[in-house]
Amino acid sequence: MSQTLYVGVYLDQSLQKALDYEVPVDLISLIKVGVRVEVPLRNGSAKGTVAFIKQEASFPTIRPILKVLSMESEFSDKQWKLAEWMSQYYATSLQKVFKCFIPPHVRRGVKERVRIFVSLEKNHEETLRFCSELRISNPKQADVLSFLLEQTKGAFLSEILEKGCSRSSIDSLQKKKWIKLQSVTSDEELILEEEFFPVKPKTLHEEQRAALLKIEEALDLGTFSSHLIYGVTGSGKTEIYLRAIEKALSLGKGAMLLVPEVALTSQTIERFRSRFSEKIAILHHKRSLGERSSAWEELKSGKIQIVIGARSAVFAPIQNLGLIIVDEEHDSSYKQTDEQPCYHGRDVAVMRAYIEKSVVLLGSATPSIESRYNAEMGKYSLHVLRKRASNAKLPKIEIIDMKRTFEKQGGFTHFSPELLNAIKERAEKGEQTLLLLNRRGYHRMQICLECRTVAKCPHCDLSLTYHRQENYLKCHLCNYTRTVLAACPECKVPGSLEFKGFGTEHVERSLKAIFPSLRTLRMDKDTTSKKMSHEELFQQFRSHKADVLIGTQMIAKGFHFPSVTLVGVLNLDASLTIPDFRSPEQVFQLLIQVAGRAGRADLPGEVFLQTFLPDHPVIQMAAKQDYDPFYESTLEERRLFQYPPFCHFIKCEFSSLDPKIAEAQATTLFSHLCSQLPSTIELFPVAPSGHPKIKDLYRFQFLIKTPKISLVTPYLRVLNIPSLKIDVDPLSTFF
DNA sequence: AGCACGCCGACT
DNA sequence: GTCGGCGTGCTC
Repeated sequence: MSQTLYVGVYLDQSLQKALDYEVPVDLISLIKVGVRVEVPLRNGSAKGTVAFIKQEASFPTIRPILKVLSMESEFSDKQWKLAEWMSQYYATSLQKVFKCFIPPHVRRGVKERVRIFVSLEKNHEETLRFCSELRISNPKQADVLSFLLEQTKGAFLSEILEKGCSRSSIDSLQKKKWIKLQSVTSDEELILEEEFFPVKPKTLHEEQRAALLKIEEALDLGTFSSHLIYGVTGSGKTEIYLRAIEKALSLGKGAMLLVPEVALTSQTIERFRSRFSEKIAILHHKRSLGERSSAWEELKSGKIQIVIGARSAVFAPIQNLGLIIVDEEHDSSYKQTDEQPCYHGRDVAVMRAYIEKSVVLLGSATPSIESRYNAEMGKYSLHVLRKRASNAKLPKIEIIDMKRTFEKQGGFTHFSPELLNAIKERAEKGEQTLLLLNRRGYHRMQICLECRTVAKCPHCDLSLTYHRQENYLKCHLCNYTRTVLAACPECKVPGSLEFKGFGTEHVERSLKAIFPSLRTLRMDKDTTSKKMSHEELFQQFRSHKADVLIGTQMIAKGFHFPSVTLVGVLNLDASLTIPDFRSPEQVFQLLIQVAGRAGRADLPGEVFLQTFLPDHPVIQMAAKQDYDPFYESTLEERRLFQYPPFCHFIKCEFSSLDPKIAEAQATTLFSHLCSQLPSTIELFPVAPSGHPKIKDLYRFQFLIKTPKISLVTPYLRVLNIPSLKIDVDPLSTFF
């Protein structure tokens, strides 16, 4: 006697609740938790994932499942446990958490590895004409067209995306019928597309050997253990990762390497690929759905045992997972901030390792305060690498007091005489320089000197940045652009307008004015999304096509430049004044990271740290490049104020087109929680977010401070408010 | 998320 | 009297 079975299904569309369906008798054998199904919904159908199997339905009118779409479950029991943990911890419905585990190619049912071929729809001449029209109105689409015009037949989608073009501009060109996309199935091996030269393991120094030994022992045990490797730049953390992966593979286990988004370059990938004869799955958003699908399938079947990817790769269906490595564990790109679940890839990695009984390895030259504290509390084993592998010395960091430079020069200048001399010297010697400035564009704002009116974005609460090359004002939050103001719109006094504040574009121009023969490259969001990709820019600089690379913080991550011997930090003072308990930590990490780019093996490096706050403790400690005192003092401060890691923050952010609604909604939840939550939990009052308005949405937020996340999340998880974003352990309590 | 339903203003 | 705007609420 078989009883009727029912299933709870999470639909792909944004429906927070699971809907119940009946399982027809002939489909019973196919039904498992995690299986993909097609179900009736109103007068149509929808796709979803089975989350529960039950004997009874909790709804009066039940309809049957239409189809079972996958033979196998999309996730293991262990992944299901991880999903449940995420749902609890990040106060997010399981439906939204499922989105992480069921990636787009699975939801859309992309099976084969198809490459998409893009070609022009209309003739060359006509397209060329249209392209020059587009150049002004839609420069990104024009980029796509000019790239295609250079090709004889067309190009693969992945090639165009690698040129730094976005998928959306390609989509709109297709809609306007200027280009066509065709799916091409190919048997070409994509995962191992290039020849590789196996590289022999390097010999380990004492500290590396000690750390590796402990990690290998842990892998042998086959139980959960967590390790933090604190190793100064160039101390050979990567070699330990490689050895640990080798060890995991030799035990027949899979290994996962997570890296920050910007570090996912061919240089990183090659380094790993060249060491292993095994196939490696590489997961990131620039690969096509088909490419990701085949990597995903091969991981599921156990054919591929190694995966490298950014944040979302932590959900990869790797079999018999033995090792998870989180490189640069302090990196902010591990935190999802734009949509719920606002998870931290590193924390999910640790929880996944715990559930899967595997070893997790966190590595950093500047561990996050949380991780370092966890090590101190014995939660993670700590391995310290203080020596640089090749015996290279750490670069010398010199603080330059810009107040004095200001007095001497009788005004503002980007470059202190010391830095200018050093740049010139390096260029003459054929060595290279990095210049860091955390602001892109030419001028930060256009302001009226009469009435102090600032040119602002009509959609965001932010001043518009002047970009000289394009000669327009641009909003750095929503990319709105407009022409430069001719007269003040308020007081209309003629000639009252002036530009203030400087960005990377201005620095590049000034430097060229001083040294006309100096070759410069600029790297920021503007240059990487337009002319070249990250990688191309990096490669150009590496192959010595320029003497100086000027950029925002993205120049500090991901790449090694053998002939960089000088780093100039132009001005990071503004970052220190952000009213957030984490800003000293972030500035310290960035300074150490960028300093680490200077000098390798045989060439000693030098860093000039220009600042108007030469006595600021963060600047002082960064200059000494000593992590331990920084950690000790920061931890003390956090203890004093009872900030993380001594508590957890949860940020509740409301957004609405109407500021009154956003504020009212925030206040309503705030007072509701005030009356409900136990008194050990502190609530910070409702206030506008650090960016009070973005893309016409007004944002209000409040913070919850709690000793334990689980004390609060039960109250938050039951809420279903579309305008509310809950960010557990937010990286910024201000923005 | 979609999609239907419904309530209100503009126009044939 | 009808068309269409989008605010609200439901989908097993």
